[in-house]
Amino acid sequence: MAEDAVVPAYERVKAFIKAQVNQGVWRPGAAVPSESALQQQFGISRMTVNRALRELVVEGLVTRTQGSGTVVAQLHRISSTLALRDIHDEVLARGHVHSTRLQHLAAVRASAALAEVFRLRRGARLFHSVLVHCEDGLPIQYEDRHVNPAAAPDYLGVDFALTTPTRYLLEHAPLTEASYSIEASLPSVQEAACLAIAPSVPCLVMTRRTVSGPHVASLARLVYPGLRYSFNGKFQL
Amino acid sequence: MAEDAVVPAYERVKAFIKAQVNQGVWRPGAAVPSESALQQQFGISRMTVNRALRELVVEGLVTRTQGSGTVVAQLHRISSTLALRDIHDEVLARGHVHSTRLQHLAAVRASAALAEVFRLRRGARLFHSVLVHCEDGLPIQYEDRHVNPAAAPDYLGVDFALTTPTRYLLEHAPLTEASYSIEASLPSVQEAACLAIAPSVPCLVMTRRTVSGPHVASLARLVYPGLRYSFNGKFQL
DNA sequence: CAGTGGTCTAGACCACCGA
DNA sequence: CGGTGGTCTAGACCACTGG
Repeated sequence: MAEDAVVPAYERVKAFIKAQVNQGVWRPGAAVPSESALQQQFGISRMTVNRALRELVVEGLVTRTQGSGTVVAQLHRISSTLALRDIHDEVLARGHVHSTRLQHLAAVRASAALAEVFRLRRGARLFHSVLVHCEDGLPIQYEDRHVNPAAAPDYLGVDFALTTPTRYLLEHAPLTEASYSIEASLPSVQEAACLAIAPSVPCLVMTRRTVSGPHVASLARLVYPGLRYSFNGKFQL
Repeated sequence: MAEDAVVPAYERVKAFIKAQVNQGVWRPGAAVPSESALQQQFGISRMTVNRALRELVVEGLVTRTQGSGTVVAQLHRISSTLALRDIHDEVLARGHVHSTRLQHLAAVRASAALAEVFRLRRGARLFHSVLVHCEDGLPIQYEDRHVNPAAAPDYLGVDFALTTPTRYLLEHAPLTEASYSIEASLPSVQEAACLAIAPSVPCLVMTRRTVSGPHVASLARLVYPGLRYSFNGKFQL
């Protein structure tokens, strides 16, 4: 099982520590040997040990305190990353074909609610797009999006047969912050029609707000038919 | 040559690169200066530059290819962590009162489907619990859970007025891996009744499988009324 | 081939912690 | 005080990429 020859030294140190923790030899709160101890044990330099331990901190396996030492972390903090991903890439990654139907694309005036989200005045100019994304021809996402012209002035001229709003915005309005909310709800009549589902079919609705530099760049309402789509993730040590 | 120790050199390099990206000077796909270039620019050693760039890879801001170079990452830059969190803590964190109703707690025999999930034989002994979690008296989660006796042999004796299954398992079966799936669907008749909602109300359903060491520890089906609960998150650089 | 990142060393000085 | 981690250096050899 050991191809040690090609495994970097810092990986060997990490593997050793992970094994002790996973096998319960070192329990949460237990002290991990000091850098100098590991340095001697493995016969490598301290910098290499240091790198291994720093990476384990990032992975959440240990915590370190200057002057005190390294201890095994309380393992209650398993988490997974939910990436902001372009649905085009997502569908391709599953080996399927992605296609888009553009339903609507125009400039609009901001309602009071939209103005507040975008931190603009009521009646300010916004772009509005509505698309339906299909995977192998089957609708999987209804995308209703408002865009701040200050972040993407040429949005109305984009050919959404060639790119997606998500991709275009990622490329033209460098993302600095985003927040989302995922709920379950019933689709509107129009959403149901576009997704080719009955209005009684529950849907996942993600509302996502993105910020680019000084501007609130975009507010999107993404509706997924509950039976055709799910968010999946994995946590791992 | 010791620097002004206030800000470590590698942090200065990271801040510089982040600034270029955030201000749009370097667009996604653009090349980042090589390690030796940055080494000269900052007057520091290559190892220090290397550390800065490696940390930026972990943060998802850049990607590196040996022999080719470092480029600003395309899309995956922003991601958020979806933590595996105890609902008791979650409700308390919102400043509300958490309470639990135990509906069912017993040993059962594994069906074929359950046996496969737990990597056990059909008919193997499992524990089964059903609880309803309330926030300020209002049901917000229906928790239907199967537990592997090998991971938590005393599960049937736990007083779920004092702790939650999630917390008990985190404390007694150190987590090594977990995977989840979030879908939208309608509740079963029993779930709707326990949650005090109509069977036509869409719900978020999270299915979560946890692994502890050699055992699949638990499989949980968590049903949230769509109108009373949402998953929220934030991405930030 | 020249340039890039991937890894590693054997030192060093410092700030911090606990006894 | 001695031991710990936090940081940094000035080299080094290697594997890989691209032209």
